[in-house]
Amino acid sequence: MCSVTVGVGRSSGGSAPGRTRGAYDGDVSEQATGVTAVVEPPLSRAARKERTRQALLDAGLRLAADHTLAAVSLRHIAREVGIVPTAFYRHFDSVEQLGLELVDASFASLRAMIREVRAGEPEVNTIVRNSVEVLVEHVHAQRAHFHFIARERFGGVPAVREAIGHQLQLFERELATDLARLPTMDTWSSEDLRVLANLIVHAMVATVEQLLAAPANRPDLEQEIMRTARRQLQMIIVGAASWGNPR
Amino acid sequence: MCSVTVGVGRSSGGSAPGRTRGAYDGDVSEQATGVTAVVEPPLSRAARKERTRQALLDAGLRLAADHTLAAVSLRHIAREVGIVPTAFYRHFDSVEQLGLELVDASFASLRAMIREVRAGEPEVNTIVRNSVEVLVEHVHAQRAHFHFIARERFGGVPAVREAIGHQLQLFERELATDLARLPTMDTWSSEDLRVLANLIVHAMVATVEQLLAAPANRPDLEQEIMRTARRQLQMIIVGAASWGNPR
DNA sequence: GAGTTCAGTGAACATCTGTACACCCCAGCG
DNA sequence: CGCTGGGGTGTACAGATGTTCACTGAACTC
Repeated sequence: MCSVTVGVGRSSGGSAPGRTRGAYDGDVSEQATGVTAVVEPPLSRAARKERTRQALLDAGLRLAADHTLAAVSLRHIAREVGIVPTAFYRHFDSVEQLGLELVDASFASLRAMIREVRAGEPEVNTIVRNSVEVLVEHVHAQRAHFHFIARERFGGVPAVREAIGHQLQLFERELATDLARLPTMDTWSSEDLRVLANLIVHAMVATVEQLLAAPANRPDLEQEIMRTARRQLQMIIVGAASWGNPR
Repeated sequence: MCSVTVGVGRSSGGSAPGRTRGAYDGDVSEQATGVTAVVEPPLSRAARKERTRQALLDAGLRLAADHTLAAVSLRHIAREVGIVPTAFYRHFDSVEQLGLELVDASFASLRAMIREVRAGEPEVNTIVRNSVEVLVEHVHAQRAHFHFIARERFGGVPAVREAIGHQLQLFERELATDLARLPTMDTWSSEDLRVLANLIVHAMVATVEQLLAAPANRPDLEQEIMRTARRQLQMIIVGAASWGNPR
């Protein structure tokens, strides 16, 4: 009987929590098969806990991509990470709570994105070009996060749904104040700014959803989606400008 | 032991399949409690089958509203309808197949809607006003269907997801040919028409989603959403027109 | 170096799931 | 009239699920 075995995460994160006894493979206990011991750097207890916690979040994100969070079981996540189901409770009260944390993480990467756009020069055509480019770039880099938000936005877990809705609303408001700073719109009513921001946000959401739906091995499709998104933004902005401010 | 008992659907549809023996209440068999026999009109076998089938579809739609279709079990649906789980297979191979049928049903009501809009006169302001009004009206009348589409559009059942995506694409194409018939757009390239139709469809989808998210007892919120939707449509159309046709 | 903390284990539970199987009984057919 | 097709029933099973409980042993604290 080996004394130290190391659970290995199924994929990407590769983060495996420290294991001390046997391997867990379902309720039926089995002897741990002989496992090549991997030497790990001695980590502090807190660090190891954080590592497992992250592994759980990663696993949740990965599994939610396949089945919807509502259909992902606590046991499934635990199995994926390589810990016993009951150990899950050391980190989260429920899958739902884990989901809420995923919402936060996902929107954090989104905020990073908007900051990047905001940093550019305030010329309309550049903004359009930049925005779409940055968006696509971030969808690539944070595909899982965007995917999670898109799916759970109307998914089966009410608390998660509401959290996402709230974040999107914040987003919309921020965009509205950004728009107010543009030269052509400084005289607009806040109402009109809100309406415009709402339209833009939803057009971008739709673009993200189309990007996510496009198979990864079709760069032509992606180019097409980008072109469409640019034109739509142009239509919206040009329209808003020439329509002026009728109230 | 009573000879004829009648299962009663839990809610709306009220459609109950004919029952001949005992009541089913889980795997543990129980004697059917004395039930007041409800006199039913003698239906043909085919009619009774259709009735049960409809009851299953209704139950599926209702349950999917609470939990996402992927999280709804065959047993749950059967229980809701008042039949034994195994009887489900007499009507559908799986919950997924039932879901695909729900997609068809939902889009049928959507098509009815678009037909109504198309019937109106082709004047821009009237179109905008009409479209939004008809949309809201139909969301009220077919709330469950719209809800189903919104949720399952990115839900956990791949086949259902794809079916919905396909239907939306058809929609977009139809809208594009409609737009081509408008006086201001008869010279547009089909590419631009497609882009514009895409934008409009997604704006409307977003509107529906906002309507569905709004609590039913807040008519003021609904009015606000309608106003926003109208303005957005105006912005889009005005923008498209004044932007002209740069390619 | 002794004592405490706590992330992880493993067994047990009640309950739920999809599906196979044999049966039953009535409408609808000849 | 009797036969039969098929919507319905019950039973059964193997597997999955959330949660409880008592436990262990290495990392921390003093």
